[in-house]
Amino acid sequence: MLSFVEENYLKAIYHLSEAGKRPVNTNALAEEMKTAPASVSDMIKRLSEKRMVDYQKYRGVNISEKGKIKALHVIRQHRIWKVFLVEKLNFQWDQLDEVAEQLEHIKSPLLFQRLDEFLGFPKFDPHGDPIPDENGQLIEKRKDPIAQLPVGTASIVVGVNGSSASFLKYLDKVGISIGTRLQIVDRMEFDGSVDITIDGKKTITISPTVAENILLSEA
Amino acid sequence: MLSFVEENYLKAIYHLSEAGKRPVNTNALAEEMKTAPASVSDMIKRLSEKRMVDYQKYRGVNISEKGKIKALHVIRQHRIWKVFLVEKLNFQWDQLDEVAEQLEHIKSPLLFQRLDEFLGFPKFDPHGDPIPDENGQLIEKRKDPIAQLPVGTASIVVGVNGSSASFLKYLDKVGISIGTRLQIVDRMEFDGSVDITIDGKKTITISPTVAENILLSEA
DNA sequence: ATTATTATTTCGATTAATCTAAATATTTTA
DNA sequence: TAAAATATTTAGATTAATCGAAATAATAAT
Repeated sequence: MLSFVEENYLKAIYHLSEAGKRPVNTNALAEEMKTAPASVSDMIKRLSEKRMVDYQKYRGVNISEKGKIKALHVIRQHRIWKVFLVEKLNFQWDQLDEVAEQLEHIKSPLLFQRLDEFLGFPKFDPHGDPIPDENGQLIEKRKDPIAQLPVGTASIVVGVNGSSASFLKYLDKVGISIGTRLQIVDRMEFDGSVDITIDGKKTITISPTVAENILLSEA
Repeated sequence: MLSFVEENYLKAIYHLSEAGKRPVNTNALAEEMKTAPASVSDMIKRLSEKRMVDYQKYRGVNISEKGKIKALHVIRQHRIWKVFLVEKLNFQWDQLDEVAEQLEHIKSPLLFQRLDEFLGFPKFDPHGDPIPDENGQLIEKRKDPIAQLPVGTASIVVGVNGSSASFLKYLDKVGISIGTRLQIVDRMEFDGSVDITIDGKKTITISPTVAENILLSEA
């Protein structure tokens, strides 16, 4: 059984290694964990003894298969709680992580099974990130431009194509950013302009070009 | 800020002292906490330095006002979670405590505010125990016999009058125990017999005597 | 290819929580 | 009330997690 702290290290290693693609170095991990490099060395040694990571002195650390499964477990629980906090308790985006980081470490398979069911087996969290299944399988987040989604779709902005300053400025002006919840309410046949409702509040019309460049997750 | 362990000690001291009425001795606390008496001595010293308890060597420990408020806070959170687990996630009675004992230590006033609201500001937990308010005020649980409650009442069994073996055997047979949820569906005028539904499943008729001796909480 | 810089690890200490065994205090009992 | 029994505390160790400072390895620069 891993401690809270060990679980947090694994999560950080998983993220910093981009799901295990590259080794993680001590200083980066120390910064992520807001701790001293000396502490990281100690902890890595411990995680290595538990076969959660592969480690060679001075060579950085790689997450093991076992460690990856554990990390994805914690990530699953983190994201399920986020769905709960937003959908049931009306939390704002910026209040989420502090609480979810505590809740993610609760040990009870039954709780997560039931919570998952209560929430209708969500596949994505409120930020559009995919929720790994019980076996640690991660469905890659599909990103679809608004232009290709049907009227009625309600989803989360997970990215944009391109990054011209003027486009980002426009998005900022109308109040769209990563994580914003949009609903597609209408599409004009003659030119492909789209009416969207932003965060359930105001409705605006966007041009076909804009609709091509805002990506929603299939939530 | 208190640690999980300190919070658990305070809760145990609160309970064993019957809400602060009598001092708690080291061995009792050690048994409750499933730990060695020596560990209890150490911890009490620490809690005493933090002014959470009043302590004189060999004289047992008394919870302080400050400690009582903290303990009631944890108890509040424990009971709110229990309501959630039963009402929203359909937990059974025996699965409750293990999970609630983890959840009760989450630090987030906002979470509990919202959760309380989400659950409709419950005043009692699924066992019929009262939920202290944010200030640690505890409404004493009122125990009313079925015979004195109106038809339509749905509540929790919190106790019984007397304890004759045959009565308890009868209760066991029909499936009633502390914590059972009952609904009063009808009352015969001519003799005061009562029809009750047990745990929302089966409906039985009980005699006026039985109705006089099963106590429900006013939930 | 040395030297300088940066990254990492080791060493020795600290704090919280725990334990066993030994010492000490309190209570009970004869 | 003195001895026996019980309860409690102290002393000394242990484990997890942490740190600063010193030592060592790896990398970059001249």
